[in-house]
Amino acid sequence: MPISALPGFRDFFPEDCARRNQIVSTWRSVATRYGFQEFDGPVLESTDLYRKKNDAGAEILDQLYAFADRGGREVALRPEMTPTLARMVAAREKHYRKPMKWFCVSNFFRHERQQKGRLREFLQFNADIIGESSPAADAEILSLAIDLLRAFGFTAEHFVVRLSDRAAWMDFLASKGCDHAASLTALACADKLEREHPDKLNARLAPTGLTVEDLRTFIGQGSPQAFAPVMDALAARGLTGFVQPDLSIVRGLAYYTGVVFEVFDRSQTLRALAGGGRYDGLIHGLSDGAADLPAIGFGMGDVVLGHLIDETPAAAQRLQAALAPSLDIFVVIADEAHRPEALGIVQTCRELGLSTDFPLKPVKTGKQFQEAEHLGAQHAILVGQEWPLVKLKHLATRAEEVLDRSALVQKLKSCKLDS
RNA sequence: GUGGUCGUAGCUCAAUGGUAGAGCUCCAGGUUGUGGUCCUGGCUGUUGCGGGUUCGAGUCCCGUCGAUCACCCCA
Repeated sequence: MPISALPGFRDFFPEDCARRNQIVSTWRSVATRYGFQEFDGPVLESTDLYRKKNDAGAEILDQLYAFADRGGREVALRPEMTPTLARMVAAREKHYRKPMKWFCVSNFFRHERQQKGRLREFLQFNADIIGESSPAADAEILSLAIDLLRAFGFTAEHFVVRLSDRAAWMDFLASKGCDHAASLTALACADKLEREHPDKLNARLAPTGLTVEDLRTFIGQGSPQAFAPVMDALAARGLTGFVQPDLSIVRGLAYYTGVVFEVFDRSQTLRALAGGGRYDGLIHGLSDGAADLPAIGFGMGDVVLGHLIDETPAAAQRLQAALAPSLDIFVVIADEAHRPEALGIVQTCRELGLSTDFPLKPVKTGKQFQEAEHLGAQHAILVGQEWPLVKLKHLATRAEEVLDRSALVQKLKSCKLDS
């Protein structure tokens, strides 16, 4: 039996790699446009880094690729970026002016049963603003998430940001007399309102003194006062149409302290495209108090995004256009006697920064032109018996001109061949 | 971890329990130094793997591995 890739892990053949690179470069260019700086950390971390964060909920540890290395050290493949980010920030935050706007594009690993939109190894874009607690930072993060998706060709018809606020929830729950533990239980139930039977949820809610009806009433009030500053900032950017206040979003994690949000496709057929929120106490907790900075961030994975691109013609076409094969020059060797000179031309083209290809073995001229077409070449340079003259042909118009070597080089240099 | 569905050529898929096929891709040709189309020819299968029923299994049964969808969960 031949060995194939492990379940949930992917091979990236050239066409897959091109697609992935295009997604990554779109992420990078938008984040850079927003003034974010890229960082990265190690793929392998001490297992303790994840234990520390999750003393409350231990399921995460079950999904860790964790093992002992050769020295007996407990290590794990990173399942997310936030602990690494917190570690790095705590180690050197005094070096950086605030707010720190950092992003990364990294691969992550989770040992889960794979299904649509969820693999065991995936790529995720993460962006965080550290050291700024104002709603302006919340709006900046939300805008980035929106513009990231717009850069792929999506519009308000295709996706929506559902915006909620943990602080509003905690205030509400406190007003109902819930202590911290009861609040977490209530939030967990709120997260499942759409999926589980009310009876079952009411049973879970019993210790909190609340009912499903109480939660629904709170959610039903719509947009609380707390959203106003963020919504105003989004309105000033013209992005209101992408955001919908929705208190039913609570997110599973315990550490969120303020704004939380998830991005969904409008047709609601996929799982969340992106999600995140404010976590003002996490860096303090993870660093044992070495640093204490407010932060807000989110992640966007490549898997669900890829599904939505495939299902959205406008985005699929845009991606496809970016992936069309392209080559500046194909050097046609019409006379094998001049192969050495042709190689010289190839080298010159490449040194000028032009993507250039040529046949590695003798091939009939017709086949060479066919090959040039398949490779998406813009121009062909034909080297043959008339050497030292060569022909430069623009393949789209079939226009040819005869040039000597210096005229050719001049032409390649000056106009970059944009005929 | 639980349940449903599905595994046939590199890819997409056919084949009533009775001799395993097509399209695409790929490769080679279509006489002189010029094109995506077109024409001709060619390669590829222990039908995921292992058992069983049967005169005979791609087809039916069991197991196993994998894929997929849902549940669980989603940092």
